[in-house]
Amino acid sequence: MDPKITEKAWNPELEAQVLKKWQDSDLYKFTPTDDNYTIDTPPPYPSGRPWHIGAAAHYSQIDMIARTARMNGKNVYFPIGIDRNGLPVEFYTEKKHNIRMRETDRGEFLNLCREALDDLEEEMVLIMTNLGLSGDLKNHYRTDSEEYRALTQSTFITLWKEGKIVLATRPNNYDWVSGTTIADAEIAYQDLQTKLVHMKFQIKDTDKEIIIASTRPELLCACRTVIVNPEDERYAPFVGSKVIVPVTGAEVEIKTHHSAQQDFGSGAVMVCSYGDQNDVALFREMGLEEIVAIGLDGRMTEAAGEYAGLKPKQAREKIIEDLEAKGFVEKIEEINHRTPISERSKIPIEIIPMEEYYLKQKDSIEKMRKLGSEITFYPSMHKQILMNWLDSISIDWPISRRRYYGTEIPIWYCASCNEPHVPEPGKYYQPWKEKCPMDKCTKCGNGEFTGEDRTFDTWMDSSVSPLFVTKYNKDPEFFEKTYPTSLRPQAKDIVRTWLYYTLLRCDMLTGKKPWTEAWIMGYGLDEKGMKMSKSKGNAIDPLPVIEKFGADTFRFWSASEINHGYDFRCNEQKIESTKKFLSKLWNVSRFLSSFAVINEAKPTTVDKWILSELNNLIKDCKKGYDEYNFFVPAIAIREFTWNLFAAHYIEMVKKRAYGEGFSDEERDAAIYTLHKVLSTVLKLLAPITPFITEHLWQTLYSENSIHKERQVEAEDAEDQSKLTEQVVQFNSKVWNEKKAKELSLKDSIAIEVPAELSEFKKDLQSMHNLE
RNA sequence: GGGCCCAUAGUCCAGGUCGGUUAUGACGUCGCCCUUACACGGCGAAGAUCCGGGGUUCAAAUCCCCGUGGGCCCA
Repeated sequence: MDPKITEKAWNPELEAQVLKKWQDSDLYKFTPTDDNYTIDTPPPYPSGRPWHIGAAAHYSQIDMIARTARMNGKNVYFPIGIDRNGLPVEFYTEKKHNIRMRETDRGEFLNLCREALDDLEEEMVLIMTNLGLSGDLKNHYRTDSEEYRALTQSTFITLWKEGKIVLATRPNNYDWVSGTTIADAEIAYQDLQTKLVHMKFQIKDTDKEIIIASTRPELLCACRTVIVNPEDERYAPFVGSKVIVPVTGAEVEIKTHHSAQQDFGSGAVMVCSYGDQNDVALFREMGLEEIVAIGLDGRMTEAAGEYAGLKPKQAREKIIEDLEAKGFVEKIEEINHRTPISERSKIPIEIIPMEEYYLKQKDSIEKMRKLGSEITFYPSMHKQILMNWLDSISIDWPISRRRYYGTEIPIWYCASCNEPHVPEPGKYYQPWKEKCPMDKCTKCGNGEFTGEDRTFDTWMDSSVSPLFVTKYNKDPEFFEKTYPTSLRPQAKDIVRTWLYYTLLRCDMLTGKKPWTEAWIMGYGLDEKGMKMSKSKGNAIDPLPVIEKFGADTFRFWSASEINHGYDFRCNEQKIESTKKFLSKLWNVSRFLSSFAVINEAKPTTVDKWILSELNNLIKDCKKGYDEYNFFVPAIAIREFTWNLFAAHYIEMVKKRAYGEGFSDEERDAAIYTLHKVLSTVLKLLAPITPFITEHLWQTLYSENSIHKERQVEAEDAEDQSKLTEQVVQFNSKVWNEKKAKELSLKDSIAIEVPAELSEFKKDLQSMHNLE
């Protein structure tokens, strides 16, 4: 029989044909039933080209989860969304058009952002399509759609009415470059070189001085107290005395506090509003009155006297000069200081008292801990990230942002008495340009309103993704069937943001946790193990890689190289070499395609041996698939297919399959076994490499899609793996001896088959042409 | 200062829970070989003081302790 497959190698161009077939047949259409498996897919953010290759790997693996679940008989709902709210697109647009957001008409600026997002989104959807994602790409949602933003706003209105939203003036992390408040979760730390200035503070009514070291001398004008450690004997006599602040001449009291470290600087610390988080805590604890030294423009305020109008860094330089000139400086050290910076704009943040909206979260921490403990994490070690975060939350969640491209906070203020009014939930509101839907102020009866012009933190949108995809407040029947969802897949760097905020918000709104499982993936690093980023220039564009080698190659690489939960390195050469395995699988299939499929036969001892190894493979794969760890099946399948099935079994039974020197019954047993093994391997591999397995399956075994098949189950068979080593060793011995004697592999040789392999003798003789 | 994770050939990775052969496999390198599926192949070779030190043990890559280096998080 002529082989059904003639091409000599797997050609990734075939993927396009397979893809078209899937699209035409609506293969992955979802209709909710009473038992569904819903994936709360992360909506990726199109922040600029290229899309991260690690992200492409991430989404490939999420697709493997969906396919694994389908083959386990689950009714899988795999929505796809694009996250489009937030700062990065604003920066991208400013740069692209060389404009400043605050100097551009708001409506016009939003349009430019939208256009940029459309372009970037298109490429992203193309990549996801070409990767073979089996999600609902045709109906992908956008977090900046009216529908989505209306949901975010309505959930806000609900929480507002329940009193969970508070307006408060609090010291806030402020990023003056972006002009916005940022949450603790958006702060990064960087070691920056800075001057530690040791200043002399005179103790009032004495000629004694105490030395205070600070990296922020420009905040002297906001100094309210000086603290020393209560156990620090050096300062014990001075506690309660007043000191005179250099330059300003203000008098402040020396107090004790345990947070003063005796071995840092001189052991005495000045407390100013606000140098760092500890200052914030001390002002609150000691009930000190704050002095606002830095304004929203990132410059020193009037309180700074002659330094007003300068940026903190300039003011620092100037005040150091003045301090030196007046003899207040004892010494200056250059130190590396761990500085809090804005994750987005990379500049040091300032802590400034501002009026912002907060979502109360501190009361919910215990509940979150409980819900967190009920969720199964894959891998389990990453649950710790959530728990650590819960331990360190110290303030409520600031949710208002002074930006443009985000969901508007739906509030109008009475123009007369300033009373805030929220509209009825259900619609999308833009208070900065729309008339207030209320006629009169509920408090004073006035009819004029001013719209709120701030937007939400983008996590306010992202944190309701499980509600959006399950049609919360929109289709009660659908919601009932699909919420809570089954699994949240995501990267480990946003556990404390996306995962935590989703848990918090969904519990507040529905009283149920949004999912029962969380699957956490590591970061994609470059070849040297550095985090990839556009600014470092080490980012790899996934699109050309996928075009060149094919999606299955990329997917198999991602499965076989990434041990689940750990960071992984991306190396194009490794991706390329992965393709060889697919060619191996292709050629095994090509060989088998010249034999008609036989559904029943009586396997020989040799056949039973490989079938028992196949059974072990099924068990190993199941272990990996059960934990959504594709590294395990990928490695096991490659090892089995290449180094056992192809290298030993196929070689052993080749003559038998051709019927040369064997009975028809023996021949049929070989052909039956060959097809049994290959068809099983294809199914085991289908979630990882959906294209090649589909093509081979349909060419060899069925008109139907392999992706409609159920995954194979292990049988209760005798384990014969102890024979494996002997087979491998014997074959190796023969090959070596032929080589040593400079014989061709076809030539005959006299080697005794060991007694343990007596039942393999006939196949081994025909394989090696043994005398 | 605290927490989590990691360290095995030029590179990536397995083994580690349960200590016991010659430490797994892949990529790359080198040599030989066209063999009725595959040269995108086959066979073979070289390449590892399993980060360092100490301990437990008849026996440690594996368990324990102390370091060192890296990544991430928090204060």
